[in-house]
Amino acid sequence: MAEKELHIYNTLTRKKERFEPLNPPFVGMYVCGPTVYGDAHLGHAKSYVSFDVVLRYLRYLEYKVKYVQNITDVGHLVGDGDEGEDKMAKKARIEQIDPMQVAEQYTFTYFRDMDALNVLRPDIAPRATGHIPEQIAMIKTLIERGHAYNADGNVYFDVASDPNYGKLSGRNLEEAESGTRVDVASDKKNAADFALWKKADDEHLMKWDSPWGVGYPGWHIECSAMSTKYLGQSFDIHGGGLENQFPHHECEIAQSECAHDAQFVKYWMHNNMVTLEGQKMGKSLGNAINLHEFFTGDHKLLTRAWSPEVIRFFLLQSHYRSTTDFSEDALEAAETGLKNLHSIVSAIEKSTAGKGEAYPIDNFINDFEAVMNDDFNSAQGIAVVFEHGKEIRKQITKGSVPANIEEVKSAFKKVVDEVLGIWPTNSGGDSNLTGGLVELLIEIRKDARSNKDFALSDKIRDDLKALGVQLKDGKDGTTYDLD
RNA sequence: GGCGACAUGGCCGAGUGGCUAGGCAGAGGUCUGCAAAACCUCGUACGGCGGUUCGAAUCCGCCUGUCGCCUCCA
Repeated sequence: MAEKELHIYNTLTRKKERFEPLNPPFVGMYVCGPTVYGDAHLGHAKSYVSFDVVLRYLRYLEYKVKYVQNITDVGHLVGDGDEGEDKMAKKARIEQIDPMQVAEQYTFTYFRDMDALNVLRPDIAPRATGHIPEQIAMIKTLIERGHAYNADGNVYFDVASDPNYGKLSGRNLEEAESGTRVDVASDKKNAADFALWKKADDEHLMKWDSPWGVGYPGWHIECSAMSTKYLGQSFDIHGGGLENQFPHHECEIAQSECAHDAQFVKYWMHNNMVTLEGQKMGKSLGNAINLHEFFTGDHKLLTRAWSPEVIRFFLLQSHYRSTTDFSEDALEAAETGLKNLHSIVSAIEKSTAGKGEAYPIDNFINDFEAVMNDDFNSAQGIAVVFEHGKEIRKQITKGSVPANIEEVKSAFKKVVDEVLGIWPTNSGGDSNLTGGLVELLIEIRKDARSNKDFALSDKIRDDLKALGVQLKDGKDGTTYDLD
Protein backbone atom coordinates (compact mmCIF):
# COMPACT_ATOMS: atom_id res chain seq x y z
CA MET A 1 0.00 0.00 0.00
CA ALA A 2 1.56 3.22 -1.14
CA GLU A 3 0.76 5.79 1.49
CA LYS A 4 1.29 9.46 0.79
CA GLU A 5 0.56 10.38 4.39
CA LEU A 6 2.09 8.96 7.53
CA HIS A 7 -0.03 6.33 9.23
CA ILE A 8 0.66 5.02 12.70
CA TYR A 9 -0.72 1.92 14.37
CA ASN A 10 -2.43 3.22 17.47
CA THR A 11 -2.67 0.70 20.29
CA LEU A 12 -5.53 2.70 21.76
CA THR A 13 -7.78 2.09 18.75
CA ARG A 14 -6.00 -1.02 17.44
CA LYS A 15 -5.96 0.49 13.99
CA LYS A 16 -3.58 2.26 11.70
CA GLU A 17 -4.52 5.91 11.72
CA ARG A 18 -3.46 8.88 9.68
CA PHE A 19 -1.01 10.91 11.74
CA GLU A 20 -2.32 14.38 12.48
CA PRO A 21 -0.41 16.24 15.18
CA LEU A 22 -2.33 18.28 17.72
CA ASN A 23 -0.35 21.42 16.88
CA PRO A 24 1.48 21.02 13.60
CA PRO A 25 4.29 21.33 12.82
CA PHE A 26 5.07 20.59 16.48
CA VAL A 27 5.03 17.02 17.77
CA GLY A 28 5.35 15.96 21.37
CA MET A 29 6.73 12.48 21.85
CA TYR A 30 7.34 10.62 25.10
CA VAL A 31 8.97 7.22 25.37
CA CYS A 32 9.32 5.28 28.60
CA GLY A 33 12.98 5.23 29.48
CA PRO A 34 14.99 2.67 31.38
CA THR A 35 15.03 1.91 35.07
CA VAL A 36 18.71 2.43 35.71
CA TYR A 37 19.74 -0.44 37.92
CA GLY A 38 21.58 -2.52 35.33
CA ASP A 39 23.19 -2.41 31.92
CA ALA A 40 20.96 -2.03 28.88
CA HIS A 41 20.30 -5.26 26.98
CA LEU A 42 19.09 -6.24 23.53
CA GLY A 43 15.47 -5.60 24.53
CA HIS A 44 16.25 -1.98 25.31
CA ALA A 45 18.04 -1.75 21.98
CA LYS A 46 14.95 -2.91 20.11
CA SER A 47 12.75 -0.37 21.81
CA TYR A 48 15.03 2.63 21.59
CA VAL A 49 16.28 1.90 18.09
CA SER A 50 12.66 1.55 16.97
CA PHE A 51 11.63 4.87 18.44
CA ASP A 52 14.84 6.45 17.24
CA VAL A 53 13.73 5.73 13.69
CA VAL A 54 10.26 7.08 14.49
CA LEU A 55 11.89 10.27 15.74
CA ARG A 56 14.25 10.52 12.79
CA TYR A 57 11.50 9.92 10.26
CA LEU A 58 9.23 12.53 11.86
CA ARG A 59 12.09 15.01 11.63
CA TYR A 60 12.73 13.93 8.05
CA LEU A 61 9.09 14.88 7.40
CA GLU A 62 10.00 18.27 8.88
CA TYR A 63 7.97 18.02 12.06
CA LYS A 64 9.42 19.94 14.98
CA VAL A 65 9.63 17.10 17.46
CA LYS A 66 10.22 17.52 21.16
CA TYR A 67 11.37 14.11 22.36
CA VAL A 68 11.20 13.32 26.07
CA GLN A 69 12.46 10.10 27.60
CA ASN A 70 12.51 9.64 31.34
CA ILE A 71 15.18 8.07 33.49
CA THR A 72 13.62 6.03 36.25
CA ASP A 73 15.95 6.33 39.17
CA VAL A 74 13.52 5.49 41.94
CA GLY A 75 13.34 1.82 42.66
CA HIS A 76 10.14 -0.09 42.45
CA LEU A 77 9.34 -3.26 44.25
CA VAL A 78 11.11 -6.35 43.09
CA GLY A 79 9.01 -9.34 42.17
CA ASP A 80 10.82 -12.04 44.11
CA GLY A 81 10.99 -12.77 47.78
CA ASP A 82 12.58 -9.53 48.92
CA GLU A 83 9.34 -8.07 50.04
CA GLY A 84 9.36 -4.32 50.18
CA GLU A 85 12.87 -3.86 48.88
CA ASP A 86 13.15 -1.89 45.70
CA LYS A 87 15.48 -2.50 42.79
CA MET A 88 17.67 0.50 43.29
CA ALA A 89 18.08 -0.24 46.96
CA LYS A 90 18.75 -3.91 46.35
CA LYS A 91 21.43 -3.14 43.81
CA ALA A 92 22.92 -0.55 46.13
CA ARG A 93 23.02 -3.03 49.00
CA ILE A 94 24.69 -5.68 46.84
CA GLU A 95 27.27 -3.24 45.58
CA GLN A 96 27.48 -1.45 48.92
CA ILE A 97 26.98 1.99 47.49
CA ASP A 98 24.43 4.78 47.59
CA PRO A 99 21.34 4.19 45.44
CA MET A 100 22.05 7.38 43.55
CA GLN A 101 25.45 6.00 42.60
CA VAL A 102 23.69 3.04 41.07
CA ALA A 103 21.42 5.36 39.13
CA GLU A 104 24.27 7.55 37.97
CA GLN A 105 26.44 4.64 36.90
CA TYR A 106 23.76 2.95 34.82
CA THR A 107 22.48 6.18 33.36
CA PHE A 108 25.99 6.63 32.05
CA THR A 109 26.25 3.12 30.58
CA TYR A 110 22.75 3.43 29.13
CA PHE A 111 23.65 6.49 27.10
CA ARG A 112 27.07 5.07 26.26
CA ASP A 113 25.43 2.00 24.69
CA MET A 114 22.67 3.97 22.98
CA ASP A 115 25.26 6.34 21.52
CA ALA A 116 27.08 3.31 20.13
CA LEU A 117 23.83 2.17 18.50
CA ASN A 118 23.54 5.62 16.93
CA VAL A 119 20.36 6.33 18.87
CA LEU A 120 19.81 10.07 19.08
CA ARG A 121 19.67 11.53 22.57
CA PRO A 122 16.27 12.67 23.80
CA ASP A 123 15.78 16.42 23.92
CA ILE A 124 14.89 16.10 27.58
CA ALA A 125 15.77 13.15 29.83
CA PRO A 126 14.02 13.98 33.10
CA ARG A 127 14.75 11.95 36.20
CA ALA A 128 12.02 10.74 38.49
CA THR A 129 13.90 11.85 41.62
CA GLY A 130 14.21 15.34 40.19
CA HIS A 131 10.45 15.67 39.88
CA ILE A 132 9.12 14.67 43.28
CA PRO A 133 7.26 18.00 43.80
CA GLU A 134 5.47 17.63 40.47
CA GLN A 135 4.44 14.10 41.38
CA ILE A 136 3.19 15.17 44.80
CA ALA A 137 1.22 17.99 43.23
CA MET A 138 -0.45 15.63 40.83
CA ILE A 139 -1.34 13.19 43.60
CA LYS A 140 -2.88 16.05 45.57
CA THR A 141 -5.01 16.99 42.61
CA LEU A 142 -6.19 13.40 42.25
CA ILE A 143 -7.17 13.25 45.91
CA GLU A 144 -9.00 16.58 45.66
CA ARG A 145 -10.92 15.37 42.66
CA GLY A 146 -11.94 12.18 44.40
CA HIS A 147 -9.83 9.81 42.32
CA ALA A 148 -7.38 8.84 45.04
CA TYR A 149 -7.41 8.17 48.76
CA ASN A 150 -4.91 8.13 51.57
CA ALA A 151 -4.74 4.91 53.58
CA ASP A 152 -2.43 5.72 56.46
CA GLY A 153 0.45 7.06 54.39
CA ASN A 154 -0.16 4.92 51.31
CA VAL A 155 -2.03 6.78 48.61
CA TYR A 156 -3.91 4.72 46.06
CA PHE A 157 -5.62 5.59 42.82
CA ASP A 158 -9.29 4.65 43.07
CA VAL A 159 -9.85 2.63 39.93
CA ALA A 160 -13.59 2.50 40.46
CA SER A 161 -13.73 6.28 40.12
CA ASP A 162 -12.55 6.11 36.52
CA PRO A 163 -15.10 4.62 34.11
CA ASN A 164 -12.50 4.61 31.33
CA TYR A 165 -9.99 2.50 33.20
CA GLY A 166 -8.98 -0.37 30.92
CA LYS A 167 -9.47 1.36 27.60
CA LEU A 168 -5.90 0.88 26.43
CA SER A 169 -5.39 -2.72 27.40
CA GLY A 170 -8.96 -3.83 26.80
CA ARG A 171 -9.51 -5.18 30.27
CA ASN A 172 -12.35 -4.72 32.65
CA LEU A 173 -12.06 -4.77 36.38
CA GLU A 174 -14.01 -7.95 37.04
CA GLU A 175 -11.78 -10.02 34.79
CA ALA A 176 -8.65 -8.47 36.17
CA GLU A 177 -9.65 -9.44 39.65
CA SER A 178 -10.73 -13.00 39.02
CA GLY A 179 -7.48 -14.15 37.49
CA THR A 180 -5.08 -12.08 39.47
CA ARG A 181 -2.04 -13.64 41.01
CA VAL A 182 -1.26 -10.64 43.14
CA ASP A 183 -1.85 -10.62 46.83
CA VAL A 184 -4.19 -7.79 47.50
CA ALA A 185 -2.82 -5.19 49.83
CA SER A 186 -5.24 -5.05 52.70
CA ASP A 187 -5.57 -1.28 52.79
CA LYS A 188 -6.83 -1.03 49.21
CA LYS A 189 -10.49 -0.41 48.48
CA ASN A 190 -10.22 -2.37 45.29
CA ALA A 191 -7.75 -5.02 44.21
CA ALA A 192 -6.94 -3.12 41.03
CA ASP A 193 -6.16 0.14 42.83
CA PHE A 194 -2.54 1.09 42.35
CA ALA A 195 -0.13 3.08 44.48
CA LEU A 196 0.54 6.75 43.83
CA TRP A 197 2.60 7.22 46.96
CA LYS A 198 4.03 4.61 49.28
CA LYS A 199 4.93 4.91 52.90
CA ALA A 200 8.62 4.30 53.60
CA ASP A 201 9.89 2.47 56.64
CA ASP A 202 13.07 3.44 58.49
CA GLU A 203 15.34 1.23 56.43
CA HIS A 204 14.12 2.55 53.12
CA LEU A 205 16.95 4.47 51.49
CA MET A 206 15.16 6.71 48.99
CA LYS A 207 12.39 8.70 50.59
CA TRP A 208 10.88 12.15 50.64
CA ASP A 209 8.54 14.23 52.78
CA SER A 210 5.02 14.52 51.52
CA PRO A 211 1.61 15.63 52.79
CA TRP A 212 1.00 11.96 53.64
CA GLY A 213 4.22 11.38 55.51
CA VAL A 214 7.65 10.17 54.51
CA GLY A 215 7.60 7.92 51.48
CA TYR A 216 8.32 7.55 47.83
CA PRO A 217 6.28 7.80 44.62
CA GLY A 218 4.55 4.90 42.91
CA TRP A 219 5.90 3.74 39.60
CA HIS A 220 3.32 5.14 37.22
CA ILE A 221 3.02 8.68 38.49
CA GLU A 222 6.46 9.82 37.34
CA CYS A 223 5.64 9.41 33.66
CA SER A 224 2.37 11.28 34.02
CA ALA A 225 3.94 14.12 35.96
CA MET A 226 7.00 14.52 33.75
CA SER A 227 5.27 14.18 30.41
CA THR A 228 2.74 16.79 31.51
CA LYS A 229 5.48 19.12 32.63
CA TYR A 230 7.42 19.01 29.39
CA LEU A 231 4.81 18.18 26.77
CA GLY A 232 1.57 19.48 28.24
CA GLN A 233 -1.63 17.79 29.36
CA SER A 234 -2.21 16.42 25.85
CA PHE A 235 0.49 15.35 23.48
CA ASP A 236 0.90 13.36 20.32
CA ILE A 237 2.89 10.17 20.75
CA HIS A 238 3.64 7.96 23.71
CA GLY A 239 5.82 4.94 23.11
CA GLY A 240 7.16 2.04 25.07
CA GLY A 241 7.56 -1.70 25.23
CA LEU A 242 4.51 -3.88 24.78
CA GLU A 243 4.84 -5.28 28.27
CA ASN A 244 4.20 -1.82 29.65
CA GLN A 245 0.81 -1.53 28.02
CA PHE A 246 -0.65 -2.95 31.19
CA PRO A 247 -0.46 -1.92 33.89
CA HIS A 248 1.93 0.98 33.39
CA HIS A 249 0.41 2.82 30.45
CA GLU A 250 -3.13 2.08 31.51
CA CYS A 251 -2.38 3.67 34.87
CA GLU A 252 -0.70 6.65 33.27
CA ILE A 253 -3.84 7.33 31.26
CA ALA A 254 -6.06 6.97 34.31
CA GLN A 255 -3.97 9.35 36.42
CA SER A 256 -3.48 11.94 33.75
CA GLU A 257 -7.00 12.06 32.41
CA CYS A 258 -8.55 12.12 35.86
CA ALA A 259 -6.24 14.93 36.90
CA HIS A 260 -6.65 17.04 33.77
CA ASP A 261 -9.94 16.43 31.94
CA ALA A 262 -8.04 16.22 28.69
CA GLN A 263 -7.09 13.36 26.43
CA PHE A 264 -3.63 12.37 27.59
CA VAL A 265 -2.10 10.91 24.43
CA LYS A 266 -3.35 10.77 20.86
CA TYR A 267 -1.21 7.92 19.50
CA TRP A 268 0.04 5.05 21.62
CA MET A 269 2.86 3.02 20.11
CA HIS A 270 4.22 -0.25 21.47
CA ASN A 271 7.22 -2.15 20.25
CA ASN A 272 7.28 -5.92 20.48
CA MET A 273 9.74 -8.04 22.41
CA VAL A 274 13.09 -9.58 21.71
CA THR A 275 13.20 -13.30 22.23
CA LEU A 276 16.16 -15.57 22.78
CA GLU A 277 15.57 -19.02 21.34
CA GLY A 278 11.87 -18.28 21.41
CA GLN A 279 11.81 -17.13 25.01
CA LYS A 280 11.35 -13.59 26.16
CA MET A 281 14.60 -11.88 26.98
CA GLY A 282 14.27 -9.93 30.16
CA LYS A 283 16.16 -8.79 33.16
CA SER A 284 13.93 -10.68 35.50
CA LEU A 285 14.46 -13.94 33.62
CA GLY A 286 18.21 -13.71 33.82
CA ASN A 287 18.66 -14.53 30.14
CA ALA A 288 19.31 -11.01 28.93
CA ILE A 289 22.52 -10.31 27.10
CA ASN A 290 23.83 -6.83 27.77
CA LEU A 291 24.61 -4.63 24.83
CA HIS A 292 28.10 -4.13 26.12
CA GLU A 293 28.55 -7.90 26.07
CA PHE A 294 27.44 -7.97 22.45
CA PHE A 295 29.92 -5.26 21.58
CA THR A 296 32.78 -7.09 23.29
CA GLY A 297 31.69 -10.70 22.75
CA ASP A 298 32.14 -11.33 26.45
CA HIS A 299 29.17 -13.58 27.25
CA LYS A 300 28.86 -17.33 27.47
CA LEU A 301 26.10 -17.45 24.85
CA LEU A 302 28.15 -15.48 22.30
CA THR A 303 30.91 -16.86 20.14
CA ARG A 304 32.28 -13.45 19.26
CA ALA A 305 31.72 -9.70 19.34
CA TRP A 306 28.99 -8.01 17.31
CA SER A 307 29.27 -4.38 16.37
CA PRO A 308 26.58 -1.87 17.33
CA GLU A 309 26.03 -1.11 13.64
CA VAL A 310 25.16 -4.77 13.00
CA ILE A 311 22.83 -4.89 16.00
CA ARG A 312 21.01 -1.79 14.79
CA PHE A 313 20.72 -3.09 11.23
CA PHE A 314 19.56 -6.48 12.48
CA LEU A 315 16.81 -4.88 14.55
CA LEU A 316 15.65 -2.60 11.75
CA GLN A 317 15.30 -5.56 9.39
CA SER A 318 12.21 -6.59 11.31
CA HIS A 319 9.18 -4.44 12.08
CA TYR A 320 8.97 -2.79 15.48
CA ARG A 321 5.63 -4.49 16.16
CA SER A 322 7.01 -7.96 15.40
CA THR A 323 9.03 -9.97 17.83
CA THR A 324 12.69 -10.28 16.99
CA ASP A 325 14.15 -13.68 17.68
CA PHE A 326 17.82 -13.48 18.36
CA SER A 327 20.45 -15.90 17.12
CA GLU A 328 24.04 -15.51 16.06
CA ASP A 329 23.23 -17.04 12.66
CA ALA A 330 20.72 -14.28 12.04
CA LEU A 331 23.24 -11.69 13.20
CA GLU A 332 25.83 -13.08 10.88
CA ALA A 333 23.46 -12.82 7.92
CA ALA A 334 22.72 -9.26 8.94
CA GLU A 335 26.40 -8.48 9.17
CA THR A 336 27.09 -9.65 5.63
CA GLY A 337 24.04 -7.81 4.38
CA LEU A 338 25.10 -4.59 6.06
CA LYS A 339 28.57 -4.92 4.60
CA ASN A 340 27.02 -5.18 1.15
CA LEU A 341 24.84 -2.19 1.79
CA HIS A 342 27.88 -0.21 2.82
CA SER A 343 29.69 -1.33 -0.29
CA ILE A 344 26.81 0.01 -2.38
CA VAL A 345 26.79 3.28 -0.47
CA SER A 346 30.50 3.71 -0.83
CA ALA A 347 30.40 3.02 -4.58
CA ILE A 348 27.86 5.82 -4.88
CA GLU A 349 29.79 8.15 -2.59
CA LYS A 350 33.01 7.71 -4.54
CA SER A 351 31.41 8.47 -7.89
CA THR A 352 31.77 11.91 -9.44
CA ALA A 353 31.26 13.72 -12.71
CA GLY A 354 28.30 11.68 -13.90
CA LYS A 355 27.75 11.64 -17.63
CA GLY A 356 25.40 8.69 -17.91
CA GLU A 357 21.64 8.59 -17.93
CA ALA A 358 20.12 10.34 -14.92
CA TYR A 359 18.71 7.98 -12.31
CA PRO A 360 15.01 8.51 -11.49
CA ILE A 361 15.81 9.34 -7.92
CA ASP A 362 12.27 10.47 -7.14
CA ASN A 363 11.20 6.86 -7.46
CA PHE A 364 13.62 5.93 -4.71
CA ILE A 365 12.35 8.66 -2.42
CA ASN A 366 8.72 7.86 -3.18
CA ASP A 367 9.19 4.14 -2.59
CA PHE A 368 10.98 4.79 0.66
CA GLU A 369 8.41 7.24 1.95
CA ALA A 370 5.56 4.95 0.92
CA VAL A 371 6.80 2.11 3.12
CA MET A 372 7.85 4.35 5.99
CA ASN A 373 4.49 6.08 5.90
CA ASP A 374 2.95 2.68 6.53
CA ASP A 375 3.70 2.61 10.25
CA PHE A 376 7.47 3.04 9.96
CA ASN A 377 8.23 -0.13 8.05
CA SER A 378 12.00 -0.02 8.31
CA ALA A 379 12.36 -3.59 7.03
CA GLN A 380 10.81 -2.58 3.74
CA GLY A 381 12.69 0.67 3.85
CA ILE A 382 15.93 -1.27 3.84
CA ALA A 383 14.66 -3.43 0.97
CA VAL A 384 13.99 -0.23 -1.00
CA VAL A 385 17.54 0.95 -0.35
CA PHE A 386 18.92 -2.35 -1.63
CA GLU A 387 16.76 -2.37 -4.74
CA HIS A 388 17.58 1.13 -5.86
CA GLY A 389 21.14 1.05 -4.60
CA LYS A 390 21.95 -2.04 -6.63
CA GLU A 391 20.40 -0.51 -9.70
CA ILE A 392 22.51 2.61 -9.34
CA ARG A 393 25.67 0.66 -8.63
CA LYS A 394 25.01 -1.36 -11.77
CA GLN A 395 25.09 1.84 -13.79
CA ILE A 396 28.24 2.99 -12.05
CA THR A 397 30.04 -0.33 -12.61
CA LYS A 398 29.15 -0.16 -16.26
CA GLY A 399 31.02 3.13 -16.38
CA SER A 400 27.90 5.18 -16.80
CA VAL A 401 27.70 7.27 -13.63
CA PRO A 402 24.26 8.95 -13.50
CA ALA A 403 24.35 12.61 -14.53
CA ASN A 404 22.46 13.48 -11.35
CA ILE A 405 24.92 11.62 -9.12
CA GLU A 406 25.04 14.50 -6.64
CA GLU A 407 21.26 14.27 -6.21
CA VAL A 408 21.58 10.52 -5.79
CA LYS A 409 24.21 11.02 -3.12
CA SER A 410 22.11 13.44 -1.14
CA ALA A 411 19.05 11.19 -1.34
CA PHE A 412 21.06 8.25 -0.01
CA LYS A 413 22.58 10.38 2.70
CA LYS A 414 19.12 11.45 3.85
CA VAL A 415 17.60 7.99 3.81
CA VAL A 416 20.47 5.81 4.97
CA ASP A 417 22.14 8.24 7.33
CA GLU A 418 19.54 10.67 8.63
CA VAL A 419 16.55 8.33 8.85
CA LEU A 420 17.87 4.79 9.19
CA GLY A 421 21.12 5.72 10.88
CA ILE A 422 23.09 2.92 9.24
CA TRP A 423 25.62 4.97 7.29
CA PRO A 424 29.10 3.44 7.15
CA THR A 425 31.23 4.92 9.88
CA ASN A 426 34.57 4.48 8.21
CA SER A 427 33.89 4.78 4.52
CA GLY A 428 35.45 8.12 3.70
CA GLY A 429 38.93 6.83 3.11
CA ASP A 430 39.66 8.96 0.10
CA SER A 431 40.97 12.07 1.69
CA ASN A 432 42.85 10.67 4.63
CA LEU A 433 46.12 8.86 5.10
CA THR A 434 44.62 5.39 4.89
CA GLY A 435 42.99 6.14 1.57
CA GLY A 436 46.22 7.51 0.17
CA LEU A 437 48.22 4.50 1.28
CA VAL A 438 45.70 2.07 -0.15
CA GLU A 439 45.69 3.93 -3.46
CA LEU A 440 49.49 3.76 -3.47
CA LEU A 441 49.45 0.02 -2.91
CA ILE A 442 46.87 -0.37 -5.65
CA GLU A 443 49.27 1.43 -8.01
CA ILE A 444 52.18 -0.79 -7.01
CA ARG A 445 50.01 -3.89 -7.43
CA LYS A 446 48.93 -2.70 -10.84
CA ASP A 447 52.55 -2.44 -11.93
CA ALA A 448 53.34 -5.84 -10.48
CA ARG A 449 50.45 -7.36 -12.38
CA SER A 450 51.52 -5.85 -15.68
CA ASN A 451 54.98 -7.32 -15.01
CA LYS A 452 53.31 -10.65 -14.23
CA ASP A 453 54.76 -10.52 -10.73
CA PHE A 454 51.76 -12.32 -9.29
CA ALA A 455 53.56 -13.25 -6.09
CA LEU A 456 53.82 -9.56 -5.18
CA SER A 457 50.38 -8.59 -6.42
CA ASP A 458 48.75 -11.42 -4.48
CA LYS A 459 50.71 -10.55 -1.37
CA ILE A 460 49.41 -6.99 -1.54
CA ARG A 461 45.89 -8.22 -2.08
CA ASP A 462 46.00 -10.84 0.68
CA ASP A 463 47.77 -8.72 3.26
CA LEU A 464 45.40 -5.82 2.72
CA LYS A 465 42.50 -8.23 3.10
CA ALA A 466 43.94 -9.35 6.43
CA LEU A 467 43.96 -5.69 7.47
CA GLY A 468 40.32 -5.32 6.52
CA VAL A 469 40.81 -3.73 3.12
CA GLN A 470 39.09 -5.57 0.32
CA LEU A 471 40.37 -4.87 -3.18
CA LYS A 472 37.88 -5.14 -6.01
CA ASP A 473 39.15 -5.43 -9.57
CA GLY A 474 36.80 -4.01 -12.14
CA LYS A 475 36.93 -3.08 -15.80
CA ASP A 476 38.10 0.44 -15.06
CA GLY A 477 40.65 -0.35 -12.43
CA THR A 478 40.67 -1.37 -8.81
CA THR A 479 38.54 -0.02 -5.99
CA TYR A 480 38.39 -1.03 -2.36
CA ASP A 481 36.12 -1.36 0.63
CA LEU A 482 37.07 -1.01 4.26
CA ASP A 483 35.53 -3.48 6.70
C1' G B 1 -8.78 -18.98 34.06
C1' G B 2 -9.11 -13.90 31.33
C1' C B 3 -7.01 -10.87 27.31
C1' G B 4 -3.87 -10.60 22.96
C1' A B 5 -0.32 -11.82 19.16
C1' C B 6 2.04 -14.98 15.72
C1' A B 7 2.77 -19.48 12.44
C1' U B 8 5.92 -17.53 5.15
C1' G B 9 10.94 -21.05 0.62
C1' G B 10 17.68 -23.98 3.68
C1' C B 11 17.93 -19.55 7.44
C1' C B 12 16.35 -14.37 8.81
C1' G B 13 12.27 -11.55 7.49
C1' A B 14 8.36 -7.92 4.84
C1' G B 15 3.82 -7.97 2.43
C1' U B 16 -0.67 -8.92 -0.19
C1' G B 17 -7.59 -11.29 -2.48
C1' G B 18 -5.20 -12.49 -8.77
C1' C B 19 0.91 -9.18 -10.47
C1' U B 20 9.13 -9.73 -8.10
C1' A B 21 9.68 -8.27 -1.27
C1' G B 22 14.61 -7.74 0.59
C1' G B 23 18.84 -9.89 3.07
C1' C B 24 21.87 -14.38 4.07
C1' A B 25 23.23 -19.12 2.30
C1' G B 26 23.27 -22.32 -2.37
C1' A B 27 23.67 -23.70 -7.97
C1' G B 28 25.23 -22.32 -13.03
C1' G B 29 27.41 -18.52 -16.07
C1' U B 30 30.23 -13.75 -17.64
C1' C B 31 34.65 -11.30 -16.18
C1' U B 32 39.81 -12.41 -14.10
C1' G B 33 46.71 -14.52 -14.46
C1' C B 34 44.06 -17.09 -10.28
C1' A B 35 40.66 -15.32 -6.89
C1' A B 36 37.48 -11.83 -4.76
C1' A B 37 34.06 -8.15 -6.13
C1' A B 38 30.50 -6.89 -9.68
C1' C B 39 26.96 -8.48 -13.26
C1' C B 40 23.33 -12.31 -15.51
C1' U B 41 20.25 -16.70 -14.59
C1' C B 42 17.88 -20.25 -11.08
C1' G B 43 14.40 -22.20 -6.28
C1' U B 44 8.23 -20.65 -7.67
C1' A B 45 7.24 -20.44 -0.09
C1' C B 46 3.16 -18.97 2.90
C1' G B 47 1.02 -24.65 9.94
C1' G B 48 -3.47 -28.38 9.32
C1' C B 49 -8.81 -29.05 8.00
C1' G B 50 -13.18 -26.93 6.21
C1' G B 51 -15.87 -22.55 4.13
C1' U B 52 -16.69 -17.74 1.21
C1' U B 53 -14.92 -16.36 -3.91
C1' C B 54 -14.22 -16.70 -10.91
C1' G B 55 -9.68 -16.88 -7.87
C1' A B 56 -6.84 -17.22 -1.01
C1' A B 57 -0.95 -17.91 1.39
C1' U B 58 -3.91 -13.16 1.95
C1' C B 59 -11.25 -13.07 4.25
C1' C B 60 -14.31 -16.46 7.85
C1' G B 61 -14.59 -20.83 11.18
C1' C B 62 -12.36 -24.84 13.63
C1' C B 63 -7.82 -27.39 15.01
C1' U B 64 -2.65 -27.68 16.20
C1' G B 65 1.72 -25.24 17.75
C1' U B 66 4.60 -21.10 19.67
C1' C B 67 4.80 -16.68 22.32
C1' G B 68 3.29 -12.32 25.19
C1' C B 69 0.32 -9.66 29.02
C1' C B 70 -2.68 -10.38 33.50
C1' U B 71 3.54 -9.16 38.88
C1' C B 72 9.05 -5.32 38.33
C1' C B 73 10.70 -5.57 33.14
C1' A B 74 12.04 -2.17 26.63
